[in-house]
Amino acid sequence: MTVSITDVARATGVSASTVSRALRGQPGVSDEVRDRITTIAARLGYTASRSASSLASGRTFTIGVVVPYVGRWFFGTVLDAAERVFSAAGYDVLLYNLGSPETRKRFFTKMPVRKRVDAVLSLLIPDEEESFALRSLGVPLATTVGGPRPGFTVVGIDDHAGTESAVRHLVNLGHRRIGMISGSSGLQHWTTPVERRRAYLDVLADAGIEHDPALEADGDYTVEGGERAMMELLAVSRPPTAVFAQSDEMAMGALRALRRHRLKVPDDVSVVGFDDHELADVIGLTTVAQPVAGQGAEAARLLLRQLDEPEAEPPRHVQMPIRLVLRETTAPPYPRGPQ
Amino acid sequence: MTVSITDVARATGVSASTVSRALRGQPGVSDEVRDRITTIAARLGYTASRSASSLASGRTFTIGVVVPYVGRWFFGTVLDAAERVFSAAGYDVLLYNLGSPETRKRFFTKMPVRKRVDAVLSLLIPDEEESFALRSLGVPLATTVGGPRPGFTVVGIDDHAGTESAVRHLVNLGHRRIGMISGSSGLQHWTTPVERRRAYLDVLADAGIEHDPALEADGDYTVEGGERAMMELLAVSRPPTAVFAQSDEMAMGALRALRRHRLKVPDDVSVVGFDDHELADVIGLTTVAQPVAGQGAEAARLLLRQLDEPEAEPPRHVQMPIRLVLRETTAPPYPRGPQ
DNA sequence: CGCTGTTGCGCAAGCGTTTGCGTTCAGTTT
DNA sequence: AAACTGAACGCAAACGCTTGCGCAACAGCG
Repeated sequence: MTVSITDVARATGVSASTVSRALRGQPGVSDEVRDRITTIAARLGYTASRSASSLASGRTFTIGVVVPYVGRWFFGTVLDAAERVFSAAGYDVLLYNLGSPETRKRFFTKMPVRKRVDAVLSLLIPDEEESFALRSLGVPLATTVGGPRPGFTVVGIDDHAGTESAVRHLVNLGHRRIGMISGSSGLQHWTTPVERRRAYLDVLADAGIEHDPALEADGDYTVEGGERAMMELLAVSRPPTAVFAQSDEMAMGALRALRRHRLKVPDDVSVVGFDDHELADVIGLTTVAQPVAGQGAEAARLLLRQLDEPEAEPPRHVQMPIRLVLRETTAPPYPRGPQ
Repeated sequence: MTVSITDVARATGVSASTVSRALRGQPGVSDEVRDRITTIAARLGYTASRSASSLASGRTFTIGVVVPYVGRWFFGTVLDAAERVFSAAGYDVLLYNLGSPETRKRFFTKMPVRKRVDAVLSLLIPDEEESFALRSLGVPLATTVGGPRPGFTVVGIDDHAGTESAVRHLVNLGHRRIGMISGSSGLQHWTTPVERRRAYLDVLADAGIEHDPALEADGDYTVEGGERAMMELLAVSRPPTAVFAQSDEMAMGALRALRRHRLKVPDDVSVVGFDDHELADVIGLTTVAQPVAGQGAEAARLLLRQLDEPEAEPPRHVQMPIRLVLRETTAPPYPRGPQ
């Protein structure tokens, strides 16, 4: 049926071991024999069985990538970049899309990647328990999005500084009632929302603005959630004149809500997002830009380096640059007369 | 180091074969022994080595998914849905992200999925040559996006009808100069752009409108491409009053170009897209909606069914429903006086 | 009480590679 | 010419699981 290494060996008149060595570029094979083997293998359409070779060698040449919601722009983009790096290095990618809490839990208890991968890249920082499970695999680990975590190479951004620049921008424009649409996403351990909230509070305090809990709403990191959150914020007695959304998608949802309420942006309400989504430019959304693909590629590269030099390369924490991109959704508060 | 099936066997006091049968729910094991094995296996944290079991059984419980650009909303969403179906059925997903023509070519010549997967789902219809390569794998195949193809289960939409509804809508509004932003994407064989162009021409002919080649531009299925294409269309002597873009992303690029030119939408130019992108609603884009996640899930289900009943389930072609969604980017042409 | 069936389990032969070690042999050194 | 290299290659034992087959043990039957 399918052609095996012994078929190639027989056709060439050598042993299977020589074929194996020849095809993997190992020494101990003369150039002439190697050439013969290569051409014959190609003619027969031979591909080594990954199952067999990983069983024998212990290496799988496969990397597990754990991602919440491949469908979301952020993660899709990170994954895209990481995959390119992996496949260019000859690694295959096993994708685990952990959309719901149940699938997430099932993944970390059953650990289907055990003995299947040489390394794991998690596109969202795992919590303590999950980290423990991953470390038990005994393979190099990396993660994007989140703070430092022992045993992991993590590449992320300075969430505090990013948020700071966004909220401070609103303050500088003269806003005093500044709302925030956050995203807990049901994952308590995730540091990003926490860190961004802290920065939000810090800037307010720094500017001498009293914090009003009614100006915080949860947008679940989705467009719909952002829309709902904005509705909530508009329903409070003194609605905000500006809103900081922890992601562009939520900011876009907020824009939709505002449009439905016949409110002008930025005249009536200013909005600033986070991420610099591909379409933020189309919409004219002011936002905090972060290198999304860049983080995926960098994490992948660091992971590969650990794979190459297991000892020499310790896990580390790298932070990528961010910058505030000013567009058309922010302006000074509209002078509505004395309030 | 890692715990193997013989460790479990020894700890339970049975043979490895019994452990294997017990854990996979096969008959020939008493309930009492099965329970003992299950608990002991759990206690030891045993997971069967996929390499070993696929080598022995010939099944990999892995499905290869070939996708151009995971980062793009459409494919990301299809992939998300398909992955859920596969993982729920106990299959792992090997992801092949074929961004550039080179990686695409390399994939189809080297065929890294050979002997690695039980089935292949291609999120973009492969061309003749690629189809041949895939068929040589001897596993069930499915694809989304594209016309029927022998040997493949394909789920798609009626591109002709969808485009027809979009362009006819513009005609009915009174437009006579209707441009089109298409996307060749460098893949000549791909039927979608061809089919949509044919429908575009058909509607024009049907409405007695003469076709002007200057009103067609290529947008490469990206936002930037759409923007460039719109620029081109605005540069012709008598620019269009309405534009049909073959994807929402290109439509959004067109909107950006129009905004830069200080042209009002829909007052000066009407725009209609295709896909019903997650953010089309936010932007208020009129578009042809298609079930994106639905196609991924359906293709995945059909593929699994073929896997279960290799003979009984022949490849087939299913078409999913489409509908025109009217929003705020289309209106009758602005009466600009006699032209 | 022997006979046939059934159930529960172990034996051992694979599955297709990789890899340590042994062998051959041509070429180099004393 | 003998001894000694090293390069090139083959042998065979893993790697960890699956599965056909065989063999007990036991139940049910006449």
